[in-house]
This record gives sequence, C-alpha cells and structure tokens, in this order.
Amino acid sequence: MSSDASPAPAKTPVTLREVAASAGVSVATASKALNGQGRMTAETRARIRETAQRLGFRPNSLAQSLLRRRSFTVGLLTNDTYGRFSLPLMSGVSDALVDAGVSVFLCNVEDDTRLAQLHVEAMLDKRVDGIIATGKRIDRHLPVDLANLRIPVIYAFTQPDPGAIAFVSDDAGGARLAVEHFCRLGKKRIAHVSGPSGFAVVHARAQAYRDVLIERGLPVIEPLLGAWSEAWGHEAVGKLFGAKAGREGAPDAVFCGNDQIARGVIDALRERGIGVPDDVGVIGFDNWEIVAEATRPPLSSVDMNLAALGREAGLALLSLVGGKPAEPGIRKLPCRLVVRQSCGRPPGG
Amino acid sequence: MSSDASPAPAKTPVTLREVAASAGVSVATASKALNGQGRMTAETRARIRETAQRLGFRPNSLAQSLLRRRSFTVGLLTNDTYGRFSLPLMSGVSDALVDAGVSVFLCNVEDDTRLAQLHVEAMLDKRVDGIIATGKRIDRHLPVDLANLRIPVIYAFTQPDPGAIAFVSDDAGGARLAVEHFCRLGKKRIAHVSGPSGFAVVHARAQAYRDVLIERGLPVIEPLLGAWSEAWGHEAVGKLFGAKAGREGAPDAVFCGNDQIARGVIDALRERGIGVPDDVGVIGFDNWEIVAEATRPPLSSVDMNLAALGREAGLALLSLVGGKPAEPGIRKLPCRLVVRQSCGRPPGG
DNA sequence: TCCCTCTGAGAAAACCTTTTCCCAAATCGC
DNA sequence: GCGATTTGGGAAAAGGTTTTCTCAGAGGGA
Repeated sequence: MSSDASPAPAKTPVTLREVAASAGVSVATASKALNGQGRMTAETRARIRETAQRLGFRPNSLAQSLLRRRSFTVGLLTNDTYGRFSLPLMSGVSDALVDAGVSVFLCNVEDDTRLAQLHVEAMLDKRVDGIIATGKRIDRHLPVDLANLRIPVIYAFTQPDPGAIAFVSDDAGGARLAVEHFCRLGKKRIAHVSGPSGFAVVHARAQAYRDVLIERGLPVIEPLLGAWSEAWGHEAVGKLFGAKAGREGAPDAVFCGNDQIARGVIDALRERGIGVPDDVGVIGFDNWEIVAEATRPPLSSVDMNLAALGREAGLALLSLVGGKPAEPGIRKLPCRLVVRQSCGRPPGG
Repeated sequence: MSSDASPAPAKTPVTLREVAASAGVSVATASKALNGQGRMTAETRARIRETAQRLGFRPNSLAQSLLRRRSFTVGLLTNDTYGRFSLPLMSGVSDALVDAGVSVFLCNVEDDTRLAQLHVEAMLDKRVDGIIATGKRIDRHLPVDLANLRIPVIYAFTQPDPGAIAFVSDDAGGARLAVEHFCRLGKKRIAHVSGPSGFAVVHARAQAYRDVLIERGLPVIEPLLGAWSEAWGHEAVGKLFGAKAGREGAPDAVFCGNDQIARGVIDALRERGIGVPDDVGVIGFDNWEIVAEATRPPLSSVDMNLAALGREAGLALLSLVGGKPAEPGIRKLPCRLVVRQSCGRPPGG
C-alpha cells in the first residue's frame, strides 16, 4: 500500500520541491538532474528522474515562462468567421509550433475594432511571444494596428503593415498554373471570370492570365470581373456565351477566380446544354474541397497551400522570437493545381 | 524632455516595482492601490494610479497566474479541419470568455491520437483552467481521453464521456421546426432525406419528423437515409419522385438532413422541371450561410445556433472553474428556423 | 501625561522554477 | 603528507505579483 505505483490522479499538480524531497536532494539538484544540467553522479540523476516519473512531475510552465521571459505561446488573430481560410492556415501554424512546445491563442475578431483591441491586449498581458495576423482575404487589413508592439508580428494571407514580414500565396503563379494547364490540354479560347476589381489579387491573376495567352499566341478575352459568388459565375456565362446559338468564337475553357464562381459557371453551362468538361473546361481557385468535390463534375482548382503557408509563417515567427533578424517584405509561396474532372483530359489521353 | 508624457513603446514592459519606485511607495502599497485593496489615503491611491497610467503599466499575467493558480486560459480541442462547425462555436466561446479576461488556445488535432495527446499535455503544462472539447459531428469521439484530468471539461457539439457535461443542439426540436413550418404552409406530403444511419442525430430528427406528421394526421413517408452529400440529395430525388411522370402521390415538400443534401435535392428537382418552392418546398439543416444563400432559390434552413451553444459552454466552464458545482448531463439548446425562399410562402400570403 | 485604538504603509512570504555562486569533501600531483 | 584541483551538491537570488503580518505614528479618552 505504501508503494502504490499507480499514477493516482493527484488533485494538485506535483511540484519540483516534492520531487526533490522525495528523492532526498535539494530543488536545485532536482532541477539540474531533470534538465541535464550541472554535475552529479549518474546514480543521483537517475534516481531523481525516476522519482519525477513516478510522481508524474510536470514542470509548471507558468513559472518557467516567468523566469525565461518567454511564454511559449503565440497569438493568431483572424477575422474569418467561418474559418474557411484561417483554419487550414492555423493548422499549419500549429503544426510548425507544437514541436517547439508552443501553443496558439486563436482570436476571431470579426471586423470589430474594439474586440480586436481587447484581444490584442489580453494576449500582450499574457506575454505571448509573437503574433500572427491573418484574415479571410489577402487585401483587407485587420481592424487593429499591430505596428509598434515590441513583440514580433508576422502577417499571413492578409494585408501587412509596411515594413512587416508577410507570407502570401503566389496568385499570379497559381493563375499561370491553371491557364497553362488549359493550354496543354489544347484549349484555344480561354476565358477568365473573377471577383471584384477592388481586390489586388484579382488584377494579379488577370495579368498572369493575359501573359500566358500572349506568350502562347492565343486570343485574350478581356477578364470579366464581378463578385466572389455563384450568382456572378452564372451571370458571366450569359455574357461569355451570349445569345447566339452557334459556338463559333465562344470559349472552350473558363478559369474562375474562386470555386464558387466556378460552380456558378458550371451550373449555367449545364443549363445551356454545354458539356463540362467535353465542350468547355473549367478550373476554379481556392480548392475548397467540400465544394470542389461536390461539384458535378468534380472541380479542378488551384490550391493556395494554406497549411504550408501557415507552417512557414509559424517557423518564421519562431525564428524571430529566437532573436534571428529577418528581412521585412512579402514572401510569395507557390500554389498547386489540383486536377479533378472539370478541366478535361489531355487530347488523345 | 524629462516630462515626456507620450507612452513610448518601451522595449521591456514596465513592472510594478518601477511604478512603486516612481510613485515613492513600496510594491505592496502599489499593488493594493491598483487593485482597490488595503487602506491608504485617497491621495496616495490616486497618485499611484496616475503613475501606473503614465508609465503604461500592465500587470504581468504570468506572475498573477502563478500566484493565483489560475491562468485565465482555456483550451479548445477540435478535429474539424475546415472549422465549419467549430469556428462559429469558438466565436461563441471566445465571446463568453473575453470579458472575463480569459483567452482560448485552439488545437486542431484532426483524428490523430498522438497529436491530441501532445496538445492536451501542452495545455495542461500551461495550466489551462479548463478544456472545451468539440468536433465536426456530434456523434464522434475525439481521439483522446479527457475523463480524469483534474481540470473541468465541457463537451460542446461532440460526443461526451459518460458523467460529463455536454451542450448539444436540440436536433429533434430543430426537425420539428422545419416540419411544422411545412405544415403551416399547407404542405400535405412531406418527405425527409437525411445522412447516414450511423448517426444518432439522423434518427432523432427522423423520429421528430414522424411525430409531427402523425400528430397532424399527415402521411409519413419513410425517411431516406444515405450520406451527407449533394450527390445523395440528387439520388434521393430519383427515389422520391420515381420514373412516373404524374405528380400524384409525389412529395410537395422535402426536409433535408443538411444543406448539402438540400442543394442536391434542389438541383435534381430543377433538372426534372419541378419548381422550387412552387411545386415542392425544401428546407435544409445547419444553415451554412455561404451555401444556403448561394442556392437558387436561397435555402431555408435550420440553424443550430452554434455561437450561442459555444457561449453557453464557455459560461458553464467559467462557472465550473469558479468552483460552482454542476450536474453532469447533456443540455440541449434550441435550434432556429431561418426562412429564405426555398420553402415557399404561406397560402394566400 | 499615559494608555489604547486606529490608520497608513511597508516587510516578507508565497507561487515554482532556473541558474549562479559557493562550499565541503574527495582526488590528484609531488 | 600537503597544497591544488576536481567533484557533488546546496543556498540563494531572480522573475513579478498578491496577501498577510507587522509596525510606527497619530489621535482619542481618562
């Protein structure tokens, strides 16, 4: 009974002091034994370690943080309510940090300045080692100023402050991927339907679209800019394919600014009796799997690799926290084309 | 120059000791002044407060936590990668806690037991005050055992351990809302298409569906159970509306188990030339706005009030952390019907 | 004037860990 | 056998705050 070895669910966590007492040494020695510091006989070290193990000792992270002036904690600020973009990103961040023992505070601040301020202050009070700012769209600022915070800040998939470090997807590169894929499939008249002209990414992708077509000597159809919605995709098909029954001059491929637009395009094409992918190929953007896979046919789409982006942002923050300086600026990470069925098969394939 | 009042971005945070020194009192007095404790002249208290303000003093939360044995931090565990369910829930949790100064660690553990274990231990080491467990579907367990944790655990929208406290949506009530709405609209033949029969919620909703119809003396069409997908909704229409051209005996309303199924149903009805909502009304479940609003016509849907559910869970955890005992058990929170256009208008309305 | 009570404020312990310094004993060289 | 070095381990400070206890002085009553 006295040698009960089962790790009883202690009501209060066991401290280093108790381990030391139980092993018959001082707390200093116990600390050194567990951290591989100091000098002592192998026997002493082993005994202390065994005691700690038996008692289920886990160092109090709060005390460590207080001493080291590092909380092993970072804040992730987002305004993406449904988390469609920020959760994959967050997974990447978390993934990069968990091995370093760093946990992530997630704060969804919507677009509420007061709320954002409140959360930032709470995080500062808790002595987070750094902050990652992210959002639902690359072009929009978060409703709070993170510029002079005395802790490192990394921007990921959101509009950075000048002089800051930011990770974003290479939208132009992603667009090239899509359009070049259409070219390889032998498409000759490739159209582009995208979101509102107020977004910088819309223009970046549109320009890349034009560049590829010009390089290949294919006709450029002026991109149709509208909204990020299915309804707009639907409407755009009306403009592209017109009232004329003949398919002379009509596109044989449509590259869309996001998956919802693509979905609207596909639905509208079906309503007109135009087959996807046989008559017209379609590629979306975002690779929002739950939508892309449910589309009929399953939608090919450009994936922004948000998890990888999050991982990079996490590692960069870690390095900054570790004291390594880093160049300010915007780092673009490559996209990746996920081919499903909506874009068509290679000719003769 | 010496009276520079601008709150300079100090490189290192100002401590209570500095405030005390600057105000010419001891740290004990300073602490008491700022916390409204102890006895001192109003003048002294005001002077200390003013000094703290001027210096931009913010108490180090780590030191406070160490002393109070409370970190003002909770962990939120989820396995919902895209966060469709957990982010609205998380917003509610966060909302309930932010005013109490409590921050939330979000850990997405996918379905990886090792990862889950790792995160839970990290949170325990950081002395979180409690944990909220949530998931993407109410029926599934998280891949980690939270039963004997010596800190309070609340389950929200996920399968709880026996003897635990859980908050879930009232699925039967939500189903009643939908079916009764159809009844009020004068629908006579109401069908139900839902997800896999492996889910308890599927049966709860199906039973509520039957109950309402029986109460009203309307015919019960045996619910069609399949998958949570558009494809299944599409397929189910084939079964419900058969090959027979006549609409004798065919449903005039379909209540769907989620919005994706509903979407599939609507698409399939359109393909058959059946009008929504004029010929057949459709109601979905989840009220996933980004889908429901993009559907043509916009989809009426049962909303599970996830943010409210998160808020309740947060408050319950707070109360538990505060030492107030609570009955174990499952609390069901009411759903709410969001009426858009897919269900139809009242007769003569 | 003396004793008692109140008032305002400070000293110190506590929370838990890490790290620097220090000391006694043991070992080594000669 | 004696001084110098190494070895094993402990005492104490530090990190920033809160809280309890203590204490000097002021004011009141007799």
